[in-house]
Amino acid sequence: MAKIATTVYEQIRTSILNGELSNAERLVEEDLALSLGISRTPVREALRRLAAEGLVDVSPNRGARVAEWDDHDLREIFDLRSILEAHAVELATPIASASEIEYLENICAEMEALALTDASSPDRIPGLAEKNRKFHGKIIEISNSSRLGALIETLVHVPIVMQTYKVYSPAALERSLRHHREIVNAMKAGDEVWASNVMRAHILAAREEILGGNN
Amino acid sequence: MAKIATTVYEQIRTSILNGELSNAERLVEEDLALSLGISRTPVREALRRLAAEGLVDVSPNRGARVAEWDDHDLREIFDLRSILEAHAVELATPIASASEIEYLENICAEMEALALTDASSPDRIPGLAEKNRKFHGKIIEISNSSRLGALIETLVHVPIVMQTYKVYSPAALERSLRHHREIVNAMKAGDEVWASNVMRAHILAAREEILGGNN
DNA sequence: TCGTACGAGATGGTATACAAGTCCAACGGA
DNA sequence: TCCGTTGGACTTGTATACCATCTCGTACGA
Repeated sequence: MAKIATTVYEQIRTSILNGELSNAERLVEEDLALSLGISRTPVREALRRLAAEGLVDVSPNRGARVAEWDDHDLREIFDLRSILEAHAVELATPIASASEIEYLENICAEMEALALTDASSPDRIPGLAEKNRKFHGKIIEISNSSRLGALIETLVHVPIVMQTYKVYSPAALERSLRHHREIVNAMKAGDEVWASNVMRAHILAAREEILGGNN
Repeated sequence: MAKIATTVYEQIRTSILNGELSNAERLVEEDLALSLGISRTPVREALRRLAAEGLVDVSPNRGARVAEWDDHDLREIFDLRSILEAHAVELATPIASASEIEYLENICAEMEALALTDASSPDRIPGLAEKNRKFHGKIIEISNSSRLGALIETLVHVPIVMQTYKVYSPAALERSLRHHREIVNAMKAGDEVWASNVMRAHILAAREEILGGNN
């Protein structure tokens, strides 16, 4: 029922995001098509879409490779995310409903509970990452600006890749969870300036955590 | 030499931007291919690219149509542009070279000269629009953040369409040119806060001008 | 009048073929 | 030995043909 191109797109995308495809690995249309048992056409479409999102690089007549990112890229991305997500929460705050606030609070609670569990649990990090995505995604959804959502979407991909490698320090994790709580509190108070500034701090802190503070 | 798909992409894009394609007009792959004397393959690719940029809407099995925008869309777009371009000039200000500043000043002078010419001249409005694009583009270039440039790029398309219909009032035009001058002055002074706030005001003013101030 | 079935028109995908571009490696000359 | 050239393998970009499937309007039938 689903379009094959979309399925392929998602497959390749998660493969990249999971790190199953090594850095700068070539993505040959025919190979992919063969291994997926389909023709080149939908593969091409999927690759173009991924290229538009910046997950793969394509050069004319040379095909597609998994994109690479350096510290400068990451810095750019977190900078922009901090600005756009701060704007999102600024828009969201005055129009968030009580039930939406409650939803965010529930995520906070779940993340806090998960943070306390055994550090060696295999579900812990993915679970936290997933709930984190939900938290940020919900705020963007509340902001009710489809284009803002689309812009952030394109920026979020790359950091996800890193998330699988970098593990937050306990202190950073705690700070992150406190930020979430504070954001919700600010929204509850209807203070969009407060909310947006915490959000910006939240993401810039994450940037330094990921960049290792060494640049 | 150039890829046909790219050529087609640009053709359709400028057709949309020039308003040569009426609103919500259907874009049938085979018709386009036939009229351009090429096959469906590159047309498909071009349409997908345009869809990724938001210039056309595609729905599964129903094909592509020229995208439509309402006031809400425009409001969103100008909001985001005001934020992102303000950020761009904030980044650009501390690192702009003297020659880059001079380049911007030249554009200011050219626009001012052009604004004084006969209002009935056919080149006046397109000339101003073109130089305006150059001005904003140069600042983004100076900011040296490729992703920021890419994000703004995707937002700039739609307002261009409107530019061809809406004509600035003389007062608005004058304000716009003064803003440009003030932005350059702020950059020259190395004051990125000043610069970014003028930029934000500049774009929000344009928004109200285009939306007619009636919402 | 309402529902349904039908058919025209398009898209999504497959298969195949080929020109042109890229890359690499072997070859040959300085 | 080193470097430039050549040639071919490998891909991409495009064309073409074909068909299943989907959409949508319409005419038919209950």
